[in-house]
Amino acid sequence: MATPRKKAVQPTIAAAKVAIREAIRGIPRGAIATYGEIAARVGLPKYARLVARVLSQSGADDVPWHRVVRAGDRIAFPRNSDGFVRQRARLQSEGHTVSANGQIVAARRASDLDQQLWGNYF
DNA sequence: ACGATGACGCACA
DNA sequence: GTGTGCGCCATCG
Repeated sequence: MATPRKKAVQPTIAAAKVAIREAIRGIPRGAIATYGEIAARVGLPKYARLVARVLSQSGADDVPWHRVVRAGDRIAFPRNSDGFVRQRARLQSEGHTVSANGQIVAARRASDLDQQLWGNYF
């Protein structure tokens, strides 16, 4: 064969990053998703940290980063950080109720919305 | 190669 | 509810 030497499984992680970005981009306005949910969504349940890394690497307007929160529907940033304030403001502008500590009240999660759409819910 | 780090998650005290 | 420990994975010094 022309290429007896195979390349390593490098595309795996690269493809995962793309899939993660697409998943985040798929979060509708007014809804949120956790890091773990996004990871599970792309078939990598244990890659929550990779989701965080992708976000930090992606451009600000590349993906709706503010719709990605930590497990328990709370903002991942420290309270006094600039990111915290900005994310809280954006979430509130999208109709969410965010406590001062970053806890999102009665969050409309993308996963729930998805389940609600696909499941017969009349 | 190795230890430290990070926009994480979960169990437990 | 808070603090600590461990697992998990890619990246960095």
